[in-house]
Amino acid sequence: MTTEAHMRRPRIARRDMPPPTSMRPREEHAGVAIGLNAAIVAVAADEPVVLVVRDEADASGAVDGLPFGPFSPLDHRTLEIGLRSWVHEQTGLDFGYVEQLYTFGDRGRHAEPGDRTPHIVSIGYLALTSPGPGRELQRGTWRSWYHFFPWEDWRKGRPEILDAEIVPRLREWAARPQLHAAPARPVMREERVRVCFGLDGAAWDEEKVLERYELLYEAGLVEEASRDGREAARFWHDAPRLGAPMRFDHRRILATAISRLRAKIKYRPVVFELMPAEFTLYELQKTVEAILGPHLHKQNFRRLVESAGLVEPTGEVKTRTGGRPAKLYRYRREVLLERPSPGVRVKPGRA
Amino acid sequence: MTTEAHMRRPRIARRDMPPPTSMRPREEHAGVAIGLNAAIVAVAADEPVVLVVRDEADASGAVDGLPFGPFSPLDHRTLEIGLRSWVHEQTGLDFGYVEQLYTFGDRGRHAEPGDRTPHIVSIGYLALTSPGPGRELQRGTWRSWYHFFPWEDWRKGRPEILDAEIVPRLREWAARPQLHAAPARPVMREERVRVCFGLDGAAWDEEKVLERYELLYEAGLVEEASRDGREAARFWHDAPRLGAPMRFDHRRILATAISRLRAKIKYRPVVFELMPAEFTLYELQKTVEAILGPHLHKQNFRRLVESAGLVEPTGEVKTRTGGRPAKLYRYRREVLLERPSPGVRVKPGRA
DNA sequence: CTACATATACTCAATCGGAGCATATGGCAA
DNA sequence: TTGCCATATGCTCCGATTGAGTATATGTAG
Repeated sequence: MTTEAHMRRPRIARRDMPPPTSMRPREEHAGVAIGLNAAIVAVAADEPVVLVVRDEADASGAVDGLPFGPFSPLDHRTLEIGLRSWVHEQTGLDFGYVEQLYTFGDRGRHAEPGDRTPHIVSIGYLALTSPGPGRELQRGTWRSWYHFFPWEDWRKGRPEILDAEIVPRLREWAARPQLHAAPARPVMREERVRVCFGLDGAAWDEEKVLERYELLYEAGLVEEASRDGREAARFWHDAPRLGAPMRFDHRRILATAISRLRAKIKYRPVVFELMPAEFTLYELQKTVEAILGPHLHKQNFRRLVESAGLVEPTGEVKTRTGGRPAKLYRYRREVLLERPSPGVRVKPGRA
Repeated sequence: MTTEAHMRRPRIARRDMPPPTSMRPREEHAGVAIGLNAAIVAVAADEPVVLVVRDEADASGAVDGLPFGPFSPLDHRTLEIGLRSWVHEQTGLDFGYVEQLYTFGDRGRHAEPGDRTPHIVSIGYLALTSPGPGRELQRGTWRSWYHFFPWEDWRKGRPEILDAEIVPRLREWAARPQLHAAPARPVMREERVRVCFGLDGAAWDEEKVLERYELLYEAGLVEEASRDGREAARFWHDAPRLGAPMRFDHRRILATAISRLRAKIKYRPVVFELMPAEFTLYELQKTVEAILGPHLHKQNFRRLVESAGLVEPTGEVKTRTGGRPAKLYRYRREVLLERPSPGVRVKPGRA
C-alpha cells in the first residue's frame, strides 16, 4: 500500500478554493506558537493541590503559573513527550497519568501586558500523581487549588465569598444593559448566572468549575480580565480579588482540569492515580471528597467501591486510626477489563 | 489593575532554566502549523452521515477527507471562528453546534506520501447539524460514517467483518513476539484486543470507537498505517481494506468524533441538534439509535425522554405514520436550567 | 368495515441508591 | 484492669429507577 501513493498533493477538488495553504511553508502562518501547559494535581493531607512555578521577574509581585513550554516538533515526537520534558525540566517531577484537556486559542487571553509575543495556542493537560518516594520537587510548589478558586471550596459548607462578593456583583452585571447586539440565541446572563452558581433553587454542580470561572472572567471580576484589558473589568472599583490570579491563561486551564477531574472520577478509576499503593477505604473516601466536596455517606461509599470491584483487600490492617483498625486495600486494575466504565459513581448530593 | 503590570516578561524563576522560549519569535518554532478539522455530523433517513470533501488531485484514486484548513490568528480571532470560516468556504455549510475534540500532534500521522510539509498539529472538532432549509451543500458529500467504520455498524447485529477479518488478524498480531522492550506497565496486547472488541465474554462498548481504530492502526490493519509507513503494516499481505481510508489523520478525528458523540448523547441534550424543530418520539428514538446502535426499548425510551423533561408536546400530531398518528414534540431548552446533566440516559444493552 | 400497523398507557419485578441502625475492635484514660 | 470512646464494618429498610412485558387507542389500506 505504501507504494500506491506517491506524488499526491493535498488539494481538495474545487476551482476557486484556496489550496490547502494549511500545509504550505511556514511563512504564511507567522506568529503561531504552541504552548504546552500542565495542571499537575495531587492530594496531600486531604487537600487537593496543584504544582505551580513562580514568575519572580517582576518586582510588582510574583504570580503563580503552571509548568509550561513550547512544543517543538523537532525535539519531541509527540505533544505529550514535549510536555513531560518541560515539566521535568522546570520542576524535576515525572508523573504517570496524563490526559489532554483542551486547546485554547483566543487572542488576547495569553499575553501579559507589555509583551509583544506572537499568537499563542495553548494546549492544557491534566496530570495526576501520588505522594511517595520519587516524587520530590526540585523547583515549584504544591498549592491548594482552592487558593485559586475559593468559591469552589464547599468543605465547610457554602463558601461565604459567594454571597458576600460574587453573587451580588454577578447579578448587577447580568442586569446591566448590554449595548451590543444580543447573540443569536439569547441565553440571558441571568440564566447563566443562575445555572452556573446554583441560585434560585438550582443545584450547585461541582463540575461547572470552568463555566463559573469563565463567567467571572466575562464579568470582569477576576484579575486576569483586567490584565487582558477586558472592558467589563473597568466597571468594578470596589471589587476584591477573587482568588489568586495566574499567569497567562493558566487559571482557565486549571479550571478545566478541575472540571474534568471532578467529572471523570465518577466513571473512570482515576482516583487511584492519586493514592499510594495501599490505603484504607476511608482514606480513599477522603481523597474523593477532597476532589468533589465532602458529602459522601461512608457506609454506602464502601459498598459502592467494594461491589464495583474497584479494590481488593491486601489482608493487612492499618492500626492507629483512632478506633478500630482499618483493612488495607489496593486498586484492582482488572476492573478495566471487566466493566465498561468503572469509577466512583457518587452522586453530588449536598450536605 | 491594567496599570499594575507593564514590563513583566514571562520568565520563571530559575537560574539554568530555559527562558520561556515558548513566547519567543517564531524562528525557533519552525515548521509548526495548526490545522483545523471538522467532523460535521447529521442524521439523514436514520443514517448517521459525515460531511466529506474529495481530494481528486491524484489519479490513483480519490480519497475522502474532512473539511479543514490552517489556523491563521491574523484572520480569525478564535480557533472556532477559523474553523467555521474554512468549512463555509469549502462546503458552503454553516453549522450550529460545535465542540472541540482533541489536538493531535504525532509526527508522521499527518503527512501524505511524497509530501514535504512542516509538522502539523491538527485540532479536531465535532459539529452537529440538522436537516432542513438553509443546509444545502455547495460542495462535498454526506457519507455514512459506517462507510469508514464498518465494524461499528451493529444495526443488523454483530457485523460480519469482525469475525471474518478483524478478530483473527488482531489475535495474530497480539500473539506476535514483540521485539522491542515492553512498556513499563505492560497492558498486554491480548487484553487490549479483548477489551476493545468485546471478546471472550467482555461486552462491546459502543463508545470505544477511537480505541478500536487506534488498535487497528497500530496493528497495521488500516490503510493509513501503511501510508504512514508503520512497520506493523508490512506484515500483512492478504489483508483486505478495512473501511474506507481518509486523508491525513482525518479518520482518527472522525473516530474521536463518533466516540464523543456516542458518549455525550447520554448526558447532554445534543441529539436535538440533529433533529428538526418538531418530531415524534419515535423519530427521536431512531436518531438516537442511528448513533448508538438499535437496541432501545420503545416504551421505556418514551418514559425516559418525557419524564426527564427533555421534550414537550406541540399539541399537533403527525399522521401517515403507518398506524396511529404520533404526537409531535419539541425540545425543551429549559432542561438545561433544571437538571445538571440532561441527556438520553440509555444503557448500551445488546439486542 | 375490518385487518393491520403503529402509538401510547399501564403493570410488575428486579435492582439501585440513600439513609440509618447495629456490631466489632483497637486505643486510652480512670 | 476495665470500661469508654472513636472509628471500622456489617446489615436492613424503603423509595426511586429501570428493564421488560401486556394491554389499549387510533389512524390507514384494502
